[in-house]
Amino acid sequence: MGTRILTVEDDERIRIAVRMALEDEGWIVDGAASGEEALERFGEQPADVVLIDLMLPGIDGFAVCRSIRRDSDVPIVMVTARADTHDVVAGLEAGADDYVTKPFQPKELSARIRALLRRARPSSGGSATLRFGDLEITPEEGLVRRSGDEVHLTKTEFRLLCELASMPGRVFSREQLLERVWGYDYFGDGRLVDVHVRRLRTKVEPDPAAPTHVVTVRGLGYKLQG
Amino acid sequence: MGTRILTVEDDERIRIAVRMALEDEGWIVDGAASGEEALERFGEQPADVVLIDLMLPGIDGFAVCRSIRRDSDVPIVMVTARADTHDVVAGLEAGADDYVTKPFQPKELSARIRALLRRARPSSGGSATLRFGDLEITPEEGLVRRSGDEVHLTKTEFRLLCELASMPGRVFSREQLLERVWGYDYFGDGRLVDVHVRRLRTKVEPDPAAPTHVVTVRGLGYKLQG
DNA sequence: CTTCCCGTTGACGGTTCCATGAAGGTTTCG
DNA sequence: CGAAACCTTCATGGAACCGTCAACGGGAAG
Repeated sequence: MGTRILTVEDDERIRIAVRMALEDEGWIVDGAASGEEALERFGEQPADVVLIDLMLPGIDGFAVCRSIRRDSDVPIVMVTARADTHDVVAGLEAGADDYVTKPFQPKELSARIRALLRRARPSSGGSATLRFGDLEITPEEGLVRRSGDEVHLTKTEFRLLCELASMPGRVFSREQLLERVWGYDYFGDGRLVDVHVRRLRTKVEPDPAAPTHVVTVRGLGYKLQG
Repeated sequence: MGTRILTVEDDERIRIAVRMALEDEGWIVDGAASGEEALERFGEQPADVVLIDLMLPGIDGFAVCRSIRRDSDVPIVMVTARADTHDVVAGLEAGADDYVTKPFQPKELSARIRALLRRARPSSGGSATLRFGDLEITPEEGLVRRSGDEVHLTKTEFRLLCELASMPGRVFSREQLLERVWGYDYFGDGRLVDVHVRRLRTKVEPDPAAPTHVVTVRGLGYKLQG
């Protein structure tokens, strides 16, 4: 659900400063120190916004921008010390959406990123529907289908299923599930997970007495098997 | 099919200079000398991009920006002498897409406008009539039919429906709807969305008690299903 | 076989969330 | 200037959901 931002910047001090400013906005920040690293990171997991410094070791910011723009519509902001009009124009022509010159105020950077996010196409990349046997999980629609039929899950049930589906086959202990679905600061009945697993099974499993998807591993916890 | 640009600027010399620079790019430029005139012009014939000076006689640039943004997704650029970070943030929060400070190079302004046009939604082209079951939505004329009969919707109701229809099946949270239908700077009662959804349902749904189109997803928001 | 442990099941109070009706304020139009 | 349409806020009732508890049952170890 969080907005992910990839910053490409070789100066570590600036990178850290930018990271802190952006994390204050509630965004998830990923950092790369070179153009090569940036392209690699972006290939693995596309971000929602990319910040690129022009002056980079190896391939420069223009090339990184063009390369990313070849594959994606992601909003791109150039962040650089070169304020020359010619550079600004070149950056924008290379596919960047905005061009900010150092030194810049973090507040202004955040505001410009917000403006870009506002206009960005909402569905650029995210919604892969997970699939397990006859189960289809669509996070964006808050919806699960079993062999085509829609199944209504509550918020907690849905998050529980998503958590299990994030690493299929892996066994999650009750503590892990409590921590990741309910929150780090939860203290309460240990049976809580069981109850929700039960409710989840009545909706997801053809025969709740003989679970085929949400399987219990005695003494350890639960797992989702594909 | 020329691109039309509306510039709002009270200083005639700058207005003429800007006009010449933009016409060099092959764009059609329309000028307004005050906020009132700008809103009037824009109401008559919407432009593809709007340039707004902050310092205007009468209503100021922020208000013009918000007013236009209430009705349209047109790209907006603030052009002003005030370079203070606070003003930049305020301008972007008011709904502007970019903020350029005087003195600026015409080349840079053109490049930024091109970047915005690149990303702008294909508003003029495309959208014929959307269809969901027995519902027909015609965004251009602001018209909705249910099984052939015209249904009169309020402006807000219509924008709400269009927003939901822009991504059928996807769940929109109340925050998202407030942001995209009402405005970026809206702070108020969260129940506001509920009320409009209700009124929308009484007009659009055969049986408002059992909605078939505008469906509520408890804990998440609303969605439109086909 | 017995016992203990752990997961399952059903039910219940408290809470959150949504629908509904109505009232007050604002804008629009005659 | 007045009326109508519309937007926004508030209060209330009800339904869905969550977390807890206690009893039940089945597997594992001795």
